[in-house]
This record gives sequence, C-alpha cells and structure tokens, in this order.
Amino acid sequence: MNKSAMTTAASFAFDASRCLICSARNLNMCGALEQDELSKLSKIARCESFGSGEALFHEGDTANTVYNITDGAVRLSSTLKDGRRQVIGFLFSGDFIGFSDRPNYPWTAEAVRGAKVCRFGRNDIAKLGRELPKVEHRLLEMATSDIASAQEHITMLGQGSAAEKVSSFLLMLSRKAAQRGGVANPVHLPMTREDIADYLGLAFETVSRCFTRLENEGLIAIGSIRVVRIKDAEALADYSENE
Amino acid sequence: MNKSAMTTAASFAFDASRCLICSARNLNMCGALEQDELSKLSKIARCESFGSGEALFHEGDTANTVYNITDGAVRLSSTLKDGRRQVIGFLFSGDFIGFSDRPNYPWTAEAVRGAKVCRFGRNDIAKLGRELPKVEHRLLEMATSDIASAQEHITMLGQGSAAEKVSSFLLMLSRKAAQRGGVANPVHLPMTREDIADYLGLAFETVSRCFTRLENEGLIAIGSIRVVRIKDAEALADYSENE
DNA sequence: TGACTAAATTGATCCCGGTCAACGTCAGTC
DNA sequence: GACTGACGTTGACCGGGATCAATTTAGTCA
Repeated sequence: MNKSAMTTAASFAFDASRCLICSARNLNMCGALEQDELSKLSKIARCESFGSGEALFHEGDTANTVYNITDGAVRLSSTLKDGRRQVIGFLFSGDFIGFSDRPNYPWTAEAVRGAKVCRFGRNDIAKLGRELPKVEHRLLEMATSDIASAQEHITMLGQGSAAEKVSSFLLMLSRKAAQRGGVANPVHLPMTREDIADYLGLAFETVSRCFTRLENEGLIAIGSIRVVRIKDAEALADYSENE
Repeated sequence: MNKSAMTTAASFAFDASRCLICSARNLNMCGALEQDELSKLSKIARCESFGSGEALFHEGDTANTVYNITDGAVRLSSTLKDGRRQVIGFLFSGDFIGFSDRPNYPWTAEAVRGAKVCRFGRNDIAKLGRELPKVEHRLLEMATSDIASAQEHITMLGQGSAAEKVSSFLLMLSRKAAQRGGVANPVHLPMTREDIADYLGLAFETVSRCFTRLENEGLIAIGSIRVVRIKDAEALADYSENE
C-alpha cells in the first residue's frame, strides 16, 4: 500500500535501566510499577522502531503481541470489503495497543511518520498480570480511558457537521499533546488529510475545505501543511459544541 | 423529558442465594466468582427496578455507582448543548454500566422499556477489586469487550450508508440476543425509531424509510413495530459489508 | 369503546458533503 | 535544475439523507 515504507523494523531487548529513563513510562502500563517489578517487565519487553507507513501488524494477523508506544504516532484502522477504510484512532507516546479479546487483530496498526514501541508477548503480559495485580489494575485504567475516547469519537461521528468534526479533531490533538507533555498550541499533524478524513468519516476534499474555511474565519492559522496554530480556541470549541 | 416515566425505582438488598439463581450471572462481573466470594459481592449489592423511560442517572451526576443489568434494556446517551442526542449504546442483561474515569457520569442511562439492575458503590467495587484480583480481571475482560463494540460502532458511523447502518443494527441486536441466550431471529426492538436514529447518526424518518425499503426488498418482515423477522441474513450482511 | 397522545410512515423539497476533475505544491531522485 | 509522484487545494456538479409537513398507526387512560 504505502511505498515509502522501506525501513525494516529494528528490534532489540533491553534492561530495566532503559525503562527508568523512558519518557513515556508514567503514561503507560509501566507507570504502576516499582523498580524491581519493572525489571520483570523489561525481561519480556522488546524495543522496536518503525519507519513511515510501516505496519506493526495487519488486520487478521494472529494477535499474540501487544505494544506500548514510546515515541511517534501510530494509526489504527479497519478496512471494509470494498476498500473503504475507517481510522479507529491515532495513538501516541504513552498509549497502549492490544485491547482485543479476539484471536486475530481486528485492525491494522501502522506508524504514521515513524514510531518507537515496546513490544510484549500477549501471554507474557497475561502471566505478569496474574503475578502483579497492579498491572491488571493499570490496564483496566487504560482500557477505561480508551472507552472514553471511543465514545467521544462516536458522538463526533454521529452528530457532528464537517466543520465540527475538524474543529474537535484539532482540539483533541492539542489536548493529547499537552497530556503527554508536549506543546498544545501550534498543533502538529503527523497524518495526511486523507488519514484525518478516514478518522472523521469525511472525504479528504471536505477536510481540506474545512481547514481553509477555519483559516478564513480567523480561528486557525495554517503555518505549514502539518502545523496548525489555534488562534481562537473558544470559537473552535463552539464549533465542536459537545456538552 | 419522558412523561411516561412514572414508576419509582424499587430498591432492596439481597443475599447470595439470589445471585446463584441470577440468569445474568455468567454474563457479567459475578461470573468469575465462587460461592463464598459471591456472598462478599452480594453484601454490597442492591437490586433495583426501573420503569419505562426512567433514568438510572443523568449526565453530569456524581459517578459513585456502577451497575450490572440483570433484565431489560438500558440506553446510554450524551446530549450536546443544542439538544442533539447521541445514543452511545443499548445495554442488555449481562452488560455493565460504569466504565468511566471521570468524577461525573459522561452519559445519561435510562431504562428503555423497563430494566432490572444490580447496583454497587464505586468505592465498594474498587475495594473488592483489590481483595479479589479475579474481579478486576473480569472487569478488564468486560471493558475490552466494550472497546470492541465501540470500535464497530465507530466504523458503522464513519463508513456506512443509511441502509448499511440499519442492516448492521438489526444483525447486532440479533447477535446480542443470541449471546445472552435469547432468540436470535425474530429480532425484538425495545427502543423507538428515534432511539435507533440517534444511535446510528440518522434522522428517524430515514430509519423508518430504511425499514420499509428492507422489507420491500424481501430482506426482513416487519411483524409489528417492535418485532422484525430476518428473512435473508446473507443479503442483510452484504449491506453491512464490514470485513 | 372512544379520546387523546406519542410514535411511525410517507411525501416534497432542500442542502451538505461526496464525487469527479483540474491544478498547485512539495520532497525526493536522477 | 528538471522530472516524478504523492499530497493538497479548489471548483463544478450531483445525490443521499435532513428537514418540514401531512397522515396513519399504536398505545394509554378515562
């Protein structure tokens, strides 16, 4: 599909000291653990790096691996029989991939413009969960947070106009960037307009038109294609008027 | 809002013997527990009954309670500032209400045409989870299942045409009924056309037209307003052609 | 049973956003 | 610097589904 996915995933094991300096540690599963517990986790972890467009796995693959994202962005998507694609979500540093009860992945995961992840065997994590209830507790917290995101996504898809969807999307990216300690305002968009469209249930032309319109109305300034500055967050929030 | 919500919720405590004969037991949180553990759970449970349209709680209420549904159907919905409503989901016997990390409920929960639930204090469940890791494990399983449902909902909202949405909806209700041990084929619809519309992101007139169209095409037979018989499941599945 | 109201159906019209097409822009490569 | 192909923007047109409106059906209660 994506011809620019030329890089091969690099993979290597690492020790607990690496975890201690991991910038995503407090955001993801590992944040719940003490140093000695962390060494248990690090023993079953593998660090991997993916190039732009490269797939971590494909829809339908046997689901025997889960991931913590430590850097970059990952796109989760499902494809229908006729080729239409729904982007389920964009995941960033601190996010977890793998909440599924099925034997095969129900989605494809691809690095948007490069990503680094910690990879775990599903069975290893299940075993660790039985040994350390903290791990399962933390996973439940993260699953709960995923449910909240999915429900916001549902409301946006079901009730939003095109402009509302794009506004909500920009505010969401801004909020997420802040949550992981990044800059909230010049919003960085690693994904293409088509990715955004497939996330929002729109045509990519419509996304493009909405960006232009929001800029003309003075709500945003499009610095470059991948950088948008929010000029009037209030008005933008009014567009995406979820209670 | 709903003037027919005249019944007042009945509430009473009960002992573990009641749990043993609960038809929803193996579907929900309690299924993971042995008899002695079940008695712990039953001590913190309250059984409640809600009439048609009656609210378990409203969006914004302090979220200090969670629920297991034991009978009937519950509608979860969020309302936007301007009054538009998104139905997040329909929950049935065996389903859990309360996966949220926020201090206040992000949705309103209402009995569709009457429902029975087991009610638990959020703190009590958290405490029980620390004592019995099985409980947290089971909650994680249920949360994972909720994520899968939400993601299917997202794909349907983002990529489906009106007819596809309605077809998927009927098949989903049928599947869910079978999962909880009910009849799969004459599908029972406790909710109104407007409820369905707000779930699917459509106008209720469009939902009505789709029903008529599916009937004219011979895919379904509308017995009464609330009972639809699936005549051609294959063709119906082709409409909702998710891979 | 009839009166009343909510829910559902059906028709007519309109508009938002999809589709198709042309063009512009940028990054990488030779 | 010219070529190339992916990505993005803009315009023209069209159709699916929203909206408004009228009518029918179902459900509830006196």
